[in-house]
Amino acid sequence: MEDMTGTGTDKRSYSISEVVALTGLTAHTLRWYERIGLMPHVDRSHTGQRRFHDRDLDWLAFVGKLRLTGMPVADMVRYAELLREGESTFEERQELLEATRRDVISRIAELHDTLAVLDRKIEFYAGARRAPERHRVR
Amino acid sequence: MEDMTGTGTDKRSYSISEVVALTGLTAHTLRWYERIGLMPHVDRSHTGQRRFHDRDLDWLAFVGKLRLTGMPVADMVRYAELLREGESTFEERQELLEATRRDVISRIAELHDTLAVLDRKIEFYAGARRAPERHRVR
DNA sequence: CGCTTGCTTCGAGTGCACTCCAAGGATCTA
DNA sequence: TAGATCCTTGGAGTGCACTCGAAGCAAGCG
Repeated sequence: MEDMTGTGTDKRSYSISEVVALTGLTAHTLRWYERIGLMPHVDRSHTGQRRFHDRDLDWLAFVGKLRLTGMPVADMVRYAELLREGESTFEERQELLEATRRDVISRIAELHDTLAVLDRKIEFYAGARRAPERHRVR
Repeated sequence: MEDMTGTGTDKRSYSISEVVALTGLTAHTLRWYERIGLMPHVDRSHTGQRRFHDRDLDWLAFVGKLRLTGMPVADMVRYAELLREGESTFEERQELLEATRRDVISRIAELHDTLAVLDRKIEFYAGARRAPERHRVR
């Protein structure tokens, strides 16, 4: 079932600059993510250089999604910690994801609301320009 | 010549503390909004105290919506400026709102995407806990 | 009358998420 | 082998949007 290892493109490893190219993040940000514990674990070469793998790219993609929801980095770090702690944290992880899910749903609702407001105003301007007489709006 | 596109509740004016209570913003923030030009105009009493009206509350509610979309304050200030400049800016205002509308729509799409990812992971955890055998995920 | 609220200026502090720098070391390329 | 390029670290700096504080005075209310 759900596994998300190897979706076709797998490569032994990626240097930090390759990951920069692939994700759009900066090398600084990638190192910072690791420093604050936002990366579950990053391999190193025998000379100490970071060797990212596909699972790291998957994780980074997931983090990118979470970032879009406005989730604070600290919460993502918490999730990464749970991951490092192993299977005993399945329940807590699931709860965290479900709470996030609820947040996302309410953000979507807020945005739909905003969209309605925007549409009303846009319609006002469109109308005012079709018939430039009296109008008042803010 | 009553202006106030009255939607029922109109009151002559509101003190800053009343607006604090009504909007949830702080007095500091309200004064700061005015200072940076984010309020189209705020009346003053003969003694110089701020007198907010319903149109100000409407504006503040609109700003609140825009804030939810992640629009930078500078852009909202721009819109407020256009408002102060009068009818000649109708076209530009409409464009600005339409650009914002497009942003909101793409943010909604991103969030739907994120929701799908979240749902897949939540389903994984639910499944893993129903049948606690092999599993692997990030 | 005295307390609360409000006004001003304006500068400093906060929290977040990066973003960049300096110093020095390793690796790749012609 | 030289030089360019990329890597490491810790720490400092940036930008945004507030958020607060202080000083000192005016106004409102009960």
